[in-house]
Amino acid sequence: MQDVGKLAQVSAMTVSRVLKNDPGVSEATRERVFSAVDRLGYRRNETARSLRLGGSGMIGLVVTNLANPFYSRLALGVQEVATEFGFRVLLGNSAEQTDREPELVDDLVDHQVEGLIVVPAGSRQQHLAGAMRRVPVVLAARPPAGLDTDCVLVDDFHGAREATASLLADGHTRIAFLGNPPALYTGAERLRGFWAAHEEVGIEPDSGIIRQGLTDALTAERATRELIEGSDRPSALFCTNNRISQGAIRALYKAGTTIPIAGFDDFDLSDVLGLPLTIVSYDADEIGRQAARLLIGRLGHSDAEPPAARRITVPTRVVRHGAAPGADAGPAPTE
Amino acid sequence: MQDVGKLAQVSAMTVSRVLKNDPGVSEATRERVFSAVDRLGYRRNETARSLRLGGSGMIGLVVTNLANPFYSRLALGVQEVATEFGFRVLLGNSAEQTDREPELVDDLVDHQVEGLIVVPAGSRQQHLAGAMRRVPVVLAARPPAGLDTDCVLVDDFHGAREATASLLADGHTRIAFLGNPPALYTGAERLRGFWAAHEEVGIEPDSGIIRQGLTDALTAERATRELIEGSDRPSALFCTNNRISQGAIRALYKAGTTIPIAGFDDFDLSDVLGLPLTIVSYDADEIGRQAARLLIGRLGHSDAEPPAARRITVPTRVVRHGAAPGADAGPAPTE
DNA sequence: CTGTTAGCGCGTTCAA
DNA sequence: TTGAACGCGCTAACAG
Repeated sequence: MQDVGKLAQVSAMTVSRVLKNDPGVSEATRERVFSAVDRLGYRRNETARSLRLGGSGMIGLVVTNLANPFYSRLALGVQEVATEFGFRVLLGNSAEQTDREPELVDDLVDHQVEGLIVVPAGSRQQHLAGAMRRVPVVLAARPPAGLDTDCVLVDDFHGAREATASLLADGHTRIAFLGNPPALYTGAERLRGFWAAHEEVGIEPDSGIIRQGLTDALTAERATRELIEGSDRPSALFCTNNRISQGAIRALYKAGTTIPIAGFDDFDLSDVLGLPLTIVSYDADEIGRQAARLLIGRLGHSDAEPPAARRITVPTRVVRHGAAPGADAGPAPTE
Repeated sequence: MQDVGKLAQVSAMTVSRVLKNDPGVSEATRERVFSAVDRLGYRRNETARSLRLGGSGMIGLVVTNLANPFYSRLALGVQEVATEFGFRVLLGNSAEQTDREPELVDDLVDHQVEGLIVVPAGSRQQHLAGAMRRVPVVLAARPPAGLDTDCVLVDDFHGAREATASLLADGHTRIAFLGNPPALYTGAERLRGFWAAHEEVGIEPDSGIIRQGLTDALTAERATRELIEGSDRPSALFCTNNRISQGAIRALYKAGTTIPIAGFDDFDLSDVLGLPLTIVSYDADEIGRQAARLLIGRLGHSDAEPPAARRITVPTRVVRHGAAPGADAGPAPTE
């Protein structure tokens, strides 16, 4: 700024004013400054600026695995709203290592993000308490546990219940459950929905065909194979997330067999697999967008009356795909 | 830091030293400082720190669409290496709006990222020249056009050639080409590979079944439908990216027909579609990792001898999936 | 071993 | 309408 000022024959202060569109500058000097600015290719240092002004203009986003479409869509939604409000997104990926999340969070806060959106990896959230004393924190896809903060959730319970009910309505009475670890909120909620749907029709789920603790497509594939090779084979499957659905589909494919599947999370080409597939779909972008809005909404009222913790639930939608390719226009009957 | 110092009965300077692990501090004061630090919950301001030290510890990543797995895996790879070297990633998503890319780039640089990894959206790259005068820039998946800078490319040509050759070897002589706009590097290269494979077997591709300018799954689906409904229907398809492949697959599915497809980019469940599918696969994470390594490699030698622009090519691998489900254990032969 | 001075790049405040 | 002094939070360089 000194240099620009020298070239424009003014002080650095005046340069600052011009760049800030401060009204109190004569048109003449204003133009001299601008021409000096682009002759020198000068650009203001936003970091130094935010040191002075307070407010880095950045929000932090912490996810476990950007390779999972759920998280990348979430990131997209966050990014979208952040941009709209003039914020930038500093990205943290814990790469599935739960123990790295705390340092990631601290690191982002140390870099002066003004707020944080986190999808907590494990069930413990105590590491977020420290961050919350410094900046607002919004949880995505998991509710706060012992924390007083905003969150955006998927309607896990109802989605699972509706999809399960749909299988039950088709006459299935032996539906296997393939789920992620019950310590995770989504795992527990989706099992609860699965169970509730059964109760509503007066059926007790057979706990012998409930598998929890599946972590990826591979473990899901193995579990599925065991189930369908077993003596009392289930007549349908319920999967709690996209990776598990995919593992199950792969197992069935390799076994050269087909049974109806209901599963959480939509994925590409789910409609053209030619399988009897019931998908619990929801808008992952929207979770990110809502989380970003909640967060940015908190950034204004820093020390004023902090509104009570809010909770937004994003709805789910159940989509059924048939077993057979249709004719040229519209779905066709199966042979 | 003043406050911590006061509580520990030392100057701010000494606090700074302790936190930096400066050896010249007595054990006694060191402990006093530490205990003051955590009584106050003090955390160093990394932004102010980098203002003083130079080097923000951030690198910028600019992509067009985080919803595309290609970009999110790329981001994952960048993130991985960045973390390894102690950098954070500031994310820019241009949301398909080519004209927003320049401001995005400038904005990241203004926020003092130390370097930039960009997947240029359009064919013009002039907006990167300004950024390059301030920080190193590495291009991903597109070569520099009129710029002297590092890049990491996919082996588009050979991948396309090999996949096409594979179809030709199966006896196909009328292979349709479904491609993105030829102004994009990948589009042009992949067409070139497609063409080269034909020349090698002495066949001239029929330009009547070459469609370029497809931008998403929907346009690809339409183009495919026209082709298969036409009088001289192709006997196989070559698709230049995942969205186009998916559009083509959907068109075939809806038409209740099947012809072999070869396509760039792998996608989930490509192996269990039960279609004759030839996939040109490559490691998108690796592109991100290599780009990050190139970039970080440049960050040291700021004003020293800038090494000549490097170009890394990530190999492709052609995988064929059969048309039929296998038997229980292991893959089964296709008919 | 510890404290003081100065300044990273900018903007607020006050004076001219 | 413009400039000088001061400070945001931190640390290198130099005292002591």
